[in-house]
Amino acid sequence: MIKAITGTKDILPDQIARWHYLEMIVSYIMECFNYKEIRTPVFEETSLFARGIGEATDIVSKEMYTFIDRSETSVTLKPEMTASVVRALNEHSLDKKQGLNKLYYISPMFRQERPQAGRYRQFHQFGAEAIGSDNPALDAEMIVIAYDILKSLGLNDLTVKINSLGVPVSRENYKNILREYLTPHLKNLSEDSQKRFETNILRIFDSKAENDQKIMEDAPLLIEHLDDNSLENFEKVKQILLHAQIPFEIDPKLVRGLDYYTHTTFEILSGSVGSQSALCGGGRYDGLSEQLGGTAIPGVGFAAGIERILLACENEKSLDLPTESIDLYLVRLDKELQNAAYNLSLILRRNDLVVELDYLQRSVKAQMREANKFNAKYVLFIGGEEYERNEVVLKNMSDGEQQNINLEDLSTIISKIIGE
RNA sequence: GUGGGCGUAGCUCAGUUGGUUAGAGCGUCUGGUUGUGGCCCAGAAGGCCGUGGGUUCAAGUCCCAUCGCUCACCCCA
Repeated sequence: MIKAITGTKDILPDQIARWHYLEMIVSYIMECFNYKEIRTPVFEETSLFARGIGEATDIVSKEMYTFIDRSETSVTLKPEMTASVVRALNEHSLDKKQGLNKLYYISPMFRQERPQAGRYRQFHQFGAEAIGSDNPALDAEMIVIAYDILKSLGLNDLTVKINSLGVPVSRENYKNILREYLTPHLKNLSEDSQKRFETNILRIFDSKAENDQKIMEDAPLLIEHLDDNSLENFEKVKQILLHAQIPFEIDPKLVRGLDYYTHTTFEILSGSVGSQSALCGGGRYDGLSEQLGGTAIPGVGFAAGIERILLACENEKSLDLPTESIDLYLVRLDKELQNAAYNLSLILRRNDLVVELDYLQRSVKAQMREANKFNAKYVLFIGGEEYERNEVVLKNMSDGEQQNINLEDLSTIISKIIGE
């Protein structure tokens, strides 16, 4: 038997209500902030991600789903959304049509990593991008939106961490300072961090090795080497968050992995999902559009992992979804009435009732058991002497009361049930 | 790419120091008088014990390999 590819998951019917609910909350809150949905293809030319995310990052070097198609073009299943959105914006000159584009998305993403709790090869993210302004109010808005969505899903064990990466020049200067500090400690660092010293020195702050952490305690911090403008922006972001009553921590060691981030970066962590605790992350990416060969447009955005969020909801038992039910189950008393029963169900269904009936020619008892299993509000019996009199029997399943109804009056039961 | 844990019914799991026809709960199906659910009761179906090899008189149980799942590392949402 063929099974789903490693790291992919079927979302079965008993889970789908949770997904619908989350998607509903996301669109609702996004649209309150006047973000418009954008959908982009699941795959793009490989170079889009290679240039956008950064050639040296692990995502590009070993974690992308990349294929050569029949026209010898290298294509890649999108590992994240920002590069695609910026591409679409430039391609359709959305920035010429209005100064600021506020966009959101809910979409599958793909990364060829080893799966673990809250990490899959096909996973789903929602997120937002505000492109066309360097106003720090938008940096803060990203955090507000993300936080409000998570709160609306009933999550409580949340930590918001923010930091500023400043502008590329000051970051490069700072990297040199950090390099100077670390050089004498180099041989005491873990093997992984020695590699990071070459590839992505900032990430040594994230090292889980105890000794590395000790060394990094006294390391100079990026936030101490920001230019005045960056500090001022960061200050504004903090003020808005305070005003929005969003609890946050400044984490000078928070360094996002992707190359394109500038100024504000943030993460929202959950204490209830295991090792992969970041539910969402984002930040400002003022240089990205230009880096992709488009016009220079500042932007800010975030992305949130849906599987992780639903895992957190499950562990915190925070989603209180109503139990599902159907309006009416149509019970056939006589086997000969299959067609009549089906025709009747059709009328009811076309009048917006959620109706089920037996397709397996089962006994009345079995049909009733099924009606109960589906949580039917009403059962409609068709057959017997009532049917000969052109009547059907309607039973209220909560109090057991029954009444005969003439088929001519079917519209009254319909309105009665819908009217509840 | 690296390391740990685990693979027995649809699901969650028992299965003694290797020893007859592999079990339970839940779920499914059927019935418990003519045409009525939940609760209860009775019965039934459903297992190459992940796969392949080995040790043994004898393997679900021990050994090896392999595949899969899972958690963690790297990296990252």
